[in-house]
Order: sequence, then structure tokens, then C-alpha cells
Amino acid sequence: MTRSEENYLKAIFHLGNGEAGSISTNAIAEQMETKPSSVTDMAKKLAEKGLVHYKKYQGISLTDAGTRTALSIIRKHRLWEVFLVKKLDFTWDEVHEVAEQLEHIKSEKLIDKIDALLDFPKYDPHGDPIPTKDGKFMERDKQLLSEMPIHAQGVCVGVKDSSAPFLKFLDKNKIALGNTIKILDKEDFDQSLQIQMEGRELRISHQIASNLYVKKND
Amino acid sequence: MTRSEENYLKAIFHLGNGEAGSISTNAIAEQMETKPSSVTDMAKKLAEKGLVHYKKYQGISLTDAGTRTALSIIRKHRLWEVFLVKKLDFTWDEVHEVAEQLEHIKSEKLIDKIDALLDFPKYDPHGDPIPTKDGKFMERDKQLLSEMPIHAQGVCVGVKDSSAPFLKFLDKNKIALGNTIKILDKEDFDQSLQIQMEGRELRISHQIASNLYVKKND
DNA sequence: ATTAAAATTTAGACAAATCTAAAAATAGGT
DNA sequence: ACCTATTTTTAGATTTGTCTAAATTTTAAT
Repeated sequence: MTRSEENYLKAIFHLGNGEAGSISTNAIAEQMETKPSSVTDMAKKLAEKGLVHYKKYQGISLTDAGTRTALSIIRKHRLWEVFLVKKLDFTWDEVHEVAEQLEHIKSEKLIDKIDALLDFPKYDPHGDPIPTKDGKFMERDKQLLSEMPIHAQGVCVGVKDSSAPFLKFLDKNKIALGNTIKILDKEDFDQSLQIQMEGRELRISHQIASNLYVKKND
Repeated sequence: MTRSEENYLKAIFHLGNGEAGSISTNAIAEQMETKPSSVTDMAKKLAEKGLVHYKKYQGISLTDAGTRTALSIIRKHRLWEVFLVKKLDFTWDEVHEVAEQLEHIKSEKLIDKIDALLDFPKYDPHGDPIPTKDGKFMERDKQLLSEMPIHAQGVCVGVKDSSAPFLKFLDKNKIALGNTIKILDKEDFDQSLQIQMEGRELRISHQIASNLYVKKND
């Protein structure tokens, strides 16, 4: 399993959102910042190895084996992210790039020990669930802040966009996972929100609200 | 700097034992388990980049820049080894293989944080010195047990052979770095040694003694 | 100083992963 | 059903790191 193969499997998994559906050559090329012709080549190779289903012009989807492999890479990526934040004081906008490298280290013992060192975390620093060793997922019951009704309240549990600029913005505005949040008002004109967060009040744009996941209180 | 380039620089450094001298194509090929012709190709490439001195048929040696790069990789390798042993309970015969992968992770912040987490260790689990960030070395005043006179005593500080079989042998015989050691008798016939280690007495072959480093008591 | 052996380099090939440009297949609109 | 735009694949080239086999240079022994 080469690094490139692993990256393709990961990209296909992410594009399929964990679901079954068939992914287009173009979509994969865009996600991986490569050309469609390269994707076709790799599709053949991965099909050969039984990791994807591939029929010419019909798109690409992961086999069970491919899904297992993708999940194990995602598991490694997210555990390393937790490690970097919890043990080495990285900020959540710094971890992705390094985890992209660490996820390819081949040692089952290593990642299991890291998992134990971190006390078997269930979520990474962006709120994404960490697959278990046997590839089980625990997607949290969450929704986008932008889709919640007025007066609703809950806890920030994740981000949809985990790009450094967005994460830095959140830091600057003291918006962190685990914070309580309540929607005080919605502005019809631009769909911006007046919210209460950990005591203080602030106004956030629709763009921000549509990239923040909240777990609603029952 | 590709992974392969890094591995060549490391191999050249190790073969030169940190000294200046020129290393033969064959020696590098053997160390890296590759063919001399591949070494020639890489020598040209590294010379192009100013990392080695290379003249046809005249052997290869590291430039200052090459030495700096090699030391930074060795630094990373050894720090990761300490991390694996101290933080993840790896045994000293398990760390090399994984560190071979981890040493190529590109993030200065990462390795500096690991260094700090470990409290800036000076030696790796095999007793080899860890270069500082600016490439300084602190080789310990040590000698092979096999070269010490009868009745001499000291502390085990390193191994020359750090292969898994040798390290496992040492574990099995409860010989560990930090242990005190005293030579009770030398057998002329096979040069085996009768030694006292942490209270108990044991006999070790010349082959073992010539792979154990000891720091003599003054 | 000559020459045989050993070491090293060159030349040409290959696999992996990528690209560009051209060809082929599909999809959508009428 | 047809045509066009888009998507996808193919064909051929490129880069990196490797190899084998042949040619060249160095070395060391007589």
C-alpha cells in the first residue's frame, strides 16, 4: 500500500461521506489537486487490488476492503491530531498538515499505543469522530448552527470547515468546542445570528454559522 | 529533500563515523542494500544540490550542508526512539524500524516539541548521543567492554550492535544500560569474561563484550 | 611497469505516479 | 433522436529511483 494509494482511498471515502455511492473521476481529481487522467490510472490499479469498484465511465466506489483501509488511515490521522493538541500543545489549525504525514506511518503497535496514551479519544480536535480499530464510527447527533431555530441552545461540538483561516477566526473570537451556545436572534436580512456564548453576546455571520456544528440540548 | 536523499545522507554520515573521510560507492551500496550504480546516480544528484563532494571514482563525502542535514535526520531518529521507549513502552529492539519512518516527518515544531516533552534527552535507548538542534554532538567517553583490563569497573552506557537479536539477548540476560559492571576474570582461551553485574555474576562471550560500551569509573 | 581483479561509471530499461493532448463515451437540452 | 458540451479515458511523455549488463577506471600484485 503506497502513500499515494492511501491518499486516494481517503479522498474517495471523504467524498462519499462514508456512504456507498459512486464518485466521479473529476470530483476525486479536484479533491486531490490532480488531473482526471491520473485518477483513471489509479482507479485501475486500486480495482486490480480489490480496493475499489471501477467500471469505465461509471465512477469509483470503495469495496469493503477499501473502506477498511480508508478508515484505518482516517483513524490514524485523527488520533495523531489529538496527540499533537493534547500532548504537544499544537493549536487546532496547525495539526492537519503534520497529521497528513503521520497518518502514513506503518506500525499497528504505534497507533494503538498512541490511542491508549490519549485514553481512547472519541473525537478529534475538530469534533470529527475517530473510527475504532475495527472501523466502527460514532457520528454524533449534531446539526449546523445555521439550521437551528431561534432560541435553541446547545454545545459547540465540531466544525465543518477545518481550514486554518476559519479555525484562527474562531480562536480570535473565543469560540471553542465545548462552549455552550444559544441563539438569541436571527436577522432575516443577511441571516446573521445574535448568540450568547459562555455568558457573553456576539454576532456572527451566516457563513460562520453554517460551518459550526452544535449538539442541541434535549 | 526526498526520503531517499535523506537516507543516503544518513548512510554516508554513519559510514564516515562523523569524520571527514571519503566513502566508497560500494560501501554505501552495501549499507543501503542497493546497487553501486544507484549510488553513483544519487551521488550526482546530491552533488548537484551541494550536499556532497563527489568526483568520479574518488568516493563521496558530505559537505557542511550535507552534514547538517544528516545530523538533523539522526537527531529526529534518536528522539523518536526515546519517545517510543519512554512514552509508549516500546522495547529497545522494536524502536529502530518505526523511527526509520518517523525520522522523515517534516515539521520542525513537531520534533522540538517531542524534544521538550522528553526533557531534552542526551542519549537514545542504545546509548547513542542525540545531536542538538544546531548539530552539536556529545560523544561519551566510553570503551568496549572487550577492551577493558581485568578488574576494571564501570557503567554500561551503550551498544555497538543494535540489532534486535543482540538487544533481545541482553534483555534475556538482564543486561541493561545504566547497570554497573566489573570484570572479575578474563579467559585467555576464548577471551570470554567473568563479570559482576548489579550484584550477580555471569559469564559472557567475547562477541558480546565487543558490542557493549562501558564508561570506566575514574 | 604490466596486468588481472576489483571498484565504479555509463547506457539503457523499468515501475510508479504524474502530466498534456487527443480520442471516446456519456449526458442533457431541444 | 440528435447534437453539443462535459466527462472520462487513452496514448505517449516525464520524473524519480531503481536495476542489469557492459564499459571504464583504479588498485594491487607480481
